[in-house]
Amino acid sequence: MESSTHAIVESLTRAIVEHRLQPGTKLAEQKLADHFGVSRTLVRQALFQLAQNRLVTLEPARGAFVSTPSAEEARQVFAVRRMLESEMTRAFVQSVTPAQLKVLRAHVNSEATALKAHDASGRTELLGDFHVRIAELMGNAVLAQLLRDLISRCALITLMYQSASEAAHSHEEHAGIVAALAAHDEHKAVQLMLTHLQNVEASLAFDRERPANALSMALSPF
Amino acid sequence: MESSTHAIVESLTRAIVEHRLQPGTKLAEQKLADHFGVSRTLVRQALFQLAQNRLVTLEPARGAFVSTPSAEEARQVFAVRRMLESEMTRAFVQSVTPAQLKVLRAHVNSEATALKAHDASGRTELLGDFHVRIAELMGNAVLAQLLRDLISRCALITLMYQSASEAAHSHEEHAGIVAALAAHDEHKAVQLMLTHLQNVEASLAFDRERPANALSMALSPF
DNA sequence: TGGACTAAAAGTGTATACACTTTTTGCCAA
DNA sequence: TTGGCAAAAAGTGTATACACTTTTAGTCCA
Repeated sequence: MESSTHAIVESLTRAIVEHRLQPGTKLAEQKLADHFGVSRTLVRQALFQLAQNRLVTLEPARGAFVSTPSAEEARQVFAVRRMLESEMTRAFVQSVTPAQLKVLRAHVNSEATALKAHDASGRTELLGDFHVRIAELMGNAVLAQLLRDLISRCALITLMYQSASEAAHSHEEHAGIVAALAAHDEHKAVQLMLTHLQNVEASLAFDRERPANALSMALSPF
Repeated sequence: MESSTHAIVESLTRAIVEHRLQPGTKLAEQKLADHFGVSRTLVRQALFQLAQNRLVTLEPARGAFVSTPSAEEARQVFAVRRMLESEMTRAFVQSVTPAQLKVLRAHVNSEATALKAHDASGRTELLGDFHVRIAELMGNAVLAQLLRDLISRCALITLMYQSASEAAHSHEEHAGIVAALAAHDEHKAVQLMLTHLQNVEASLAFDRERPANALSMALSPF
């Protein structure tokens, strides 16, 4: 499509995933239009697209709100990820090349850097990208896009409630998965991926409180 | 969202999946707007949504066209389906109840009816729905929606090139899967699901020619 | 005939207008 | 003070207007 809408989608996606916009926040069309310097038309397109990614929920005649996914939905998303990613790992370990391992090791290193820098939003994104990276390395764009959607979808849950120590834990598990892949140990790689996803899901705490945040404040750095 | 847009999406989806609108067909906004008796605004929303389902492709400043997915994309979609559905079957066989088996048997029966009636579009839809039905019975709405998208996405390929005899074959394989589920035979159920998906993929022929079709003709029964 | 240039037609992309719905505000009465 | 009603304000949903791009049609010239 045209780039204006896409830029708005990107900006809002980042703001939502990085929790500058809290779940439940009203996204008024005119305010967003003023902020981005465009008409409501483009904002509506962007909100419509975000609604299909489940990052935003549209309520008829009431407007758009940052989604507040339920614990049940999170459970379902993780169930799907376990199905998909265990088999993805199984297929990948059969065909993995040294060059691909190099890419993954580099990624895990950049995770470490973000962790050391206490860069919450960066680490959040990188930890999710690890899984997408594998799909990309398999040359399956459909799979990669699917994982991207699933991960950004549970980012509203996962990353909101994931502490720094839990993030470090995830990072170590990623390293372990890469090691098992390098050893071509199918069983171990699949098992580590499964327990990793279970750990991430188990570490979620759905009952925390979060302060509200003004719309212009949340978007202002962009 | 509001129902007008949804109705347009539904109508176009059916027309595309049932091949009343051939891949590559231009979907001019004003013509669609006239046909549905609405403004271009709603048509654009619908096309935008269809583009995210990959049923329609948007080319900047040139308009919307019915997608013509590549053989490579089909291969990737089927790879994802095999990953997802083998594990779905594995999980389902553990917990399947007599009531759920009854639902699946009823579904397989309705497939038989559609096959006997030589109802191409009906059988097409039912054969895809079998897989969605399992996801729904598992109580995982996320999984069900994902499968729905994947299946409607390869409908452009699968169903376009699937003959009546191949459809009958699929139907028999569905019956076999249900039997293995009823026997709680995990290995067999998973294996049958995998070979079923491989058979469907293998039966595709990507090199046939199709006649063009007028827009108003394709949509007129709606 | 055929190729290229040009003008008209058609079509898309974005902004704006307006009807209708929801939310807020203010006021009055209990 | 509080509850509720009414008017005003704000906001969404759809249609329309207009600028700009692509496509088409036509014309001229080789």
